[in-house]
Amino acid sequence: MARMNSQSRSSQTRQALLDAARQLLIEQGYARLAETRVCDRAGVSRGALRYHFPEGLLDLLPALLDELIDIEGGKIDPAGLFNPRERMYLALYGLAHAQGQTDSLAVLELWMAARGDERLAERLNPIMDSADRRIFGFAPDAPFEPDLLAWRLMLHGASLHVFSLDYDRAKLTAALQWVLKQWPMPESLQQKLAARRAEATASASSESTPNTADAG
Amino acid sequence: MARMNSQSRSSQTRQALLDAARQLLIEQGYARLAETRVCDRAGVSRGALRYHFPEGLLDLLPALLDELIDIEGGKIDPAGLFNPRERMYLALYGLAHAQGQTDSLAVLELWMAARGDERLAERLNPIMDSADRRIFGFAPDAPFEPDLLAWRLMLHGASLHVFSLDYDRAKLTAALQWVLKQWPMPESLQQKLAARRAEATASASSESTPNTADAG
DNA sequence: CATAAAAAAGACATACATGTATGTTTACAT
DNA sequence: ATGTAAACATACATGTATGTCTTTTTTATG
Repeated sequence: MARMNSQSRSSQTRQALLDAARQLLIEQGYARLAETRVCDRAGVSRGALRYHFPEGLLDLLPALLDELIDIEGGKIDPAGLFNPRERMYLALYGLAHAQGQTDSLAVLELWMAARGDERLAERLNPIMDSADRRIFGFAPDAPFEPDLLAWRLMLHGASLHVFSLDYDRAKLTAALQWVLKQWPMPESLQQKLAARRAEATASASSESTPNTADAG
Repeated sequence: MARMNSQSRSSQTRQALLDAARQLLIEQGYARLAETRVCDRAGVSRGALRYHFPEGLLDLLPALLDELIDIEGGKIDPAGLFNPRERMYLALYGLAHAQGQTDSLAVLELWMAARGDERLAERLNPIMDSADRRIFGFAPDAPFEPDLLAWRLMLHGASLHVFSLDYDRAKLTAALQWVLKQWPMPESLQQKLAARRAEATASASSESTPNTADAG
């Protein structure tokens, strides 16, 4: 391995461990997740894992969940421009058209793992609780709105379906487009996107546009 | 334990093992499912488990999945009166109003378990493949219909949500009612239910009506 | 009642994951 | 260059789950 200073090398192995855990969680599920396997995949020893995460998976998995939530939030609305209802629509639209939303399965695995392990639940649940706020921008005290929950259910069902035996990308897209047709885009989102489009055509060389800006 | 003939006693322990596995699967997840735990819960020895299921969980879990699918199908349409689209509606309606659809989580656990264990997958996947036909009456060669997949996604999402940290029965019902309002009941189902209601009032003491007959 | 088969229980070895301690290398300051 | 601490590797003991075999109990049959 190339020479490098201690800090970047350290954070690199830490990240390799997190990546390995994420991959294994998606490929094989929590039941087969073990420190030894994570280390093998990451190409480091258990000593390294225990150095970065003293209590093993009990320390690693919360860190992973935290990272996954950040990633999910960043995919939907990296610039933080949209409100929860708009983000819901964008997420479902993204699922219909973008490739591989595999990370959501890792989150599901962690959620199910927590049900069987109290100590793990103590550490994961607080992070889980923050997910809705961090991914969709829900305020903690926001009033309940049935349609938002319905969207969330559809989103979860669709995320799950990606891993089903009879998964067919085209069919999922068709089903989600049917849904999107039934449940029209929030008006506020139409306006925001129209404004962005106008802005984009005005200055044709805009630097950064959200990856979902072409929705609709 | 009371004296009884060999057959019923045997099938009783077998069933006790299946029940224990199902409970543990729902309560703690596949990761913590072990022969010893199943035996403890069932109140029998590992010898008994291995007598009924020679290869342990590898034999037990397919039998359990088979049972779960039968149960799910029986809940939705015990008499086999409805077509797939109608059953979808009834299932979602049932989820909105009935209590505890916990078995679907057990199926999910098995599905995720199969991803990490090839030998288990070999045995579970063929049964999984039969689920849509046995639960919803889908013909194997039925043409793809986007709205049916959409319903299925919603159903899965809602089933999953029952176990989320912030689960609130009233809120789920409200969300599903919003959905049902957006996606109206199939006409054929309206007619069938109207017919059954007329029949029921004609002979007030009808013996057996499907538990979903009051939908709508 | 005797006997055989079925049903259930128990015992032991093996494999694997984790907890934990200790050894080794690398980077950095002096 | 040399000591020091961070970063990483290795080794061993323990707990737990499984595979497999043997023994005991229960049930059925003559």
